[in-house]
Amino acid sequence: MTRRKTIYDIAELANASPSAVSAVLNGSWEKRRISRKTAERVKALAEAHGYSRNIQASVLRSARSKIIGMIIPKYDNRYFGAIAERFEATARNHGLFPVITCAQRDPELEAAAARELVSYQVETIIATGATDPDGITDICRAAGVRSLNLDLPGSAAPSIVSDNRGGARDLTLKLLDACHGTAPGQPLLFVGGRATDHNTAARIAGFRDGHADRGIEVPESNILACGYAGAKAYAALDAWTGDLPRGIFVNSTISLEGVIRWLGDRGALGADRTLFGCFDWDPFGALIPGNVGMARQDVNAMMDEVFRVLGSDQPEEKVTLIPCNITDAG
Amino acid sequence: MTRRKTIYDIAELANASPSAVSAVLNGSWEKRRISRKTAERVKALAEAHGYSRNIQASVLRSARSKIIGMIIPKYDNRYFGAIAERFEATARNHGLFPVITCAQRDPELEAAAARELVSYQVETIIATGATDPDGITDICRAAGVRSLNLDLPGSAAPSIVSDNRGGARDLTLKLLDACHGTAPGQPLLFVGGRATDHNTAARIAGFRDGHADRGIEVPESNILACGYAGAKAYAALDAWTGDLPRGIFVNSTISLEGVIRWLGDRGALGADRTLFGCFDWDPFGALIPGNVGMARQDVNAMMDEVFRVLGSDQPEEKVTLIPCNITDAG
DNA sequence: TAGCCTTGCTACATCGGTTGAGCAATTTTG
DNA sequence: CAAAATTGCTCAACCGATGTAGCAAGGCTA
Repeated sequence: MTRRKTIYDIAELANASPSAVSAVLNGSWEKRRISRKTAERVKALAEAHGYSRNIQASVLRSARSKIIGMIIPKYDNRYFGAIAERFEATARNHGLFPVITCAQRDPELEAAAARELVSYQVETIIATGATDPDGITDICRAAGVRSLNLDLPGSAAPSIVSDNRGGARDLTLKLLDACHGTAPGQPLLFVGGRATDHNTAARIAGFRDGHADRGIEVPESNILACGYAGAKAYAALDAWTGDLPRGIFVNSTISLEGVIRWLGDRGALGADRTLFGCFDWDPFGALIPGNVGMARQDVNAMMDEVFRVLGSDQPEEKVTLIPCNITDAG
Repeated sequence: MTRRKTIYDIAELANASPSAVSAVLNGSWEKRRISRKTAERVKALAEAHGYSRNIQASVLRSARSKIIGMIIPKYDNRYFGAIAERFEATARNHGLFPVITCAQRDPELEAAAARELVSYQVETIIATGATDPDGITDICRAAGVRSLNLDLPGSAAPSIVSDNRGGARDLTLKLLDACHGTAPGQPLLFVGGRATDHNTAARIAGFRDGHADRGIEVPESNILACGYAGAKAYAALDAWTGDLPRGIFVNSTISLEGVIRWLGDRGALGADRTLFGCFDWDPFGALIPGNVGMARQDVNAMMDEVFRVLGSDQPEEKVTLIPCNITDAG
């Protein structure tokens, strides 16, 4: 294996100086008054010899890395998958190099990931669904790195978050209306999440809003904020002492797995049995009988907003809400 | 914003030389005979002043980047999500810095991604599900970067691939046995994928193997390799002129979406109607009525094998098959 | 024909760590 | 007690690209 070609190698081949080669290959040659003839010669040689710029060296010198990092909890659902994919594409469109790292919802891993990204000279970190967004912001601030929260808000950096409350209200209304024929005036069951989580709290508020809109009282016991895991949702439903409700509002796709399993085990799965809606979208979740609709977060709009805020000169540390789309069943 | 702290700053604070600081902070201080006392003093100061190593500088000098890149097609299903997540975790366990980039199944983007990773001085590239694995290998080879194919084999680098044929055979047998009661001796329908794709071809072979095991003839017309998209599967089933089969072997979760939709539209969804199995696992796909099982690719085993091959001295350019797990319904 | 401008380059310091060579002070050995 | 070995550091070159300062050659002006 021969050594990698550098600008010095190309300079020698082209009978030019390394500075000239550098200027040609980074596009600043016209500004630096290198003749078109020389530029063409250098480019051709670089191409022919498979030259590839050493970005580490370039970044070291120029102090502009153009690397943008994202910390994400998991890749195990469509929402985060879509965020990762859209983030990459949008970052590239902005001439940046995206690096995504997965922190498993663990605040220690989040901090470690942030520090690691800082070491790699990222210019910006997007903390997505972070357990401790302000901790990440602190690390960034100490290193002079911009930061921004996505999906879950923090208090120390601009935050871009779905309108969980509004989306939950819309989904609640849709579900209440679907249940109206068979169970008029009956409140829905809310399943999944932790009531102390920002997003769950907002969705519970929206859930209540929707019921209020229809003049339906929601007993506290109808809110089963039992955690996210499918097994926890299953257990919470098992422990539920009331009648099997006609409609269930599920707080996340991960909880939905447990809900479906539970309904299936009781033979209650089907459009004529228990209806459900779910916050977050999944293509198969949408196809399960009894599904009335899903609150699909608008990832494209969120990401556009992220880059709009990054482009603005002095972003405020405020929370921007992005409306959700309510999908139809099937 | 103050400038970032460097080893020179810490050296001044600690009354030591930059070399000593460097040695302390990169762990080579014992080898370089720096006293424990000095080491401790330097570490404390670095910690106190929020020092963070500039990896670009470090890599530039030492020529070992410890960066490992992965090119992946999409993040839109559980399989690739699991691969991304497991890859990150395993790479970190090996002391490497993982960078994943998504190439949208586009050979041009794949090549661009490979070149970009090379510029970032990656030491290795894992080409996952690549449209043109050998193209990526060529780019890597020219730059002295190791490469390895995952999920789809190439001819120029070691490849680690699921045992698609064996998994398809096992799933076929499971599905045939489940259908045996109501439709004995009847062949299944195969839906989705492109017959020219390596993995689809292997799965069709396994599909035929399973039928042969049970002594069932498979007419060519039962193989609907119509493309992956849900809509294509839907259209292919619409164009199917035979009787509605009792069992369908679906080639991927993306095709499954169309199959479920089609069955639903015909009221054929349910354990007493058309049964199906699917290559690739999805938690909701598994919960859809009529699901008999899924061929779940063993991502952990694949990733272990990837790093085992990377650890071995001279990996051969051969294909390693990793068995799949057949999951139960629900 | 001297003085100035423009063109088209090159020289060199620099970014922040890393590392081989080397040196002074102390300790051990013969 | 001198020579050798060990300890605990420092010096300086280097990795590859960048960009400021500057220089030689030629053209243009006064």
